[in-house]
Amino acid sequence: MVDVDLPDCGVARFLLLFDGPWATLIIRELLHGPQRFGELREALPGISAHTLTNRLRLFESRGLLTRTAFPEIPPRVVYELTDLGRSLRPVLDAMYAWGKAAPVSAFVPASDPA
Amino acid sequence: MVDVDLPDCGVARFLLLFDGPWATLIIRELLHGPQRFGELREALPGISAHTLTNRLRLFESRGLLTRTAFPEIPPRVVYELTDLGRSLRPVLDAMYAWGKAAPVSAFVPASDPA
DNA sequence: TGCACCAGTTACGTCAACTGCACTAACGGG
DNA sequence: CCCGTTAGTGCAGTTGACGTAACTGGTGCA
Repeated sequence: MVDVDLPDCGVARFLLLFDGPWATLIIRELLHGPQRFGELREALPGISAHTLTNRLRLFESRGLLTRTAFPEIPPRVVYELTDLGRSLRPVLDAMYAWGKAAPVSAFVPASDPA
Repeated sequence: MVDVDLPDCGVARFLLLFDGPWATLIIRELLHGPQRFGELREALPGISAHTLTNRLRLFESRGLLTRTAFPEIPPRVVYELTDLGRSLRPVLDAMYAWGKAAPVSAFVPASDPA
C-alpha cells in the first residue's frame, strides 16, 4: 500500500490541498500579514467559524501556517504563514491577474438578463 | 438586484470557475494542445464521462474553449482552448511549480505511517 | 448575579460535484 | 445480422465541503 493518493503532477498536488472555495481565500488573507481568528472571519464575509477552524487547522498540520495562542482573557490567537505558505504568493497572484483580466462573461452563469 | 454574485477580487472570481478538482485538470490537459473527448478521458484517469461533458460544456459557454464536432461516423469532437483559455497557463504553471517544490508532508493527510 | 468577550467546538443538515452503470445514434466490417 | 467504434445522456447514489444553531471556558464589568 504505497501512497497512491499522491499524484505526480504538481497541479494535481496543489488541488489536493485547495479543495473548496475558502481554502484559497484564507491564504489570500494571510498573505496580507498575520491575522487573528476574528479578523479573518470579518475579512471573509459568509465563512462560518466551523469552516474557518477546519481549514486553519488543516493548513497548520500541513506546515502552511503557524497558530499562536496567547494565554490571555479574552483569548487571542494569531495565524501567520510559514515560508511554505508565503511561497503560495505567485500562485495567488496569477489567479488574481487572470480573474481581473478575464471578461465578466467568463463568470456569469449564462446570458444572464439584468 | 445587481450581480452580487460576482466578487471584486480576482482570486475569488477565479475560484468561481474552478470549483472541483477536475475543472483545473481539464485545462491543464488542453494546454498541451487540442484534444478529443476520448483523449481527455484517457489523460484524466478516474474522471467520468458525465463530469467531463459537464465541465467541457461549462468552459465552452464561458469562452474558455471551443468545441468542434465533425459530422463523421464514429463521431469526432475536438476541444481546443481559446486565447482566454490559454491565458490560464501562468496560473497552472504557478500551481505546478508550487506542487513540485512543496514537501510531501504538505499533502499527506497526517503523520501517515508507511 | 449576570452579561459580554474571543476563539472556538459539537451536532446536525444541506448542497453540488462527482461516480458507476446502462443506454443511445449511426455507420463500417465480418 | 451483429459487433465495435465515439461521444455522449439519464438515473441513482456517494462524498465532502460547507452552513446554522447552540454551547463552552475564564475573566472583566455592571
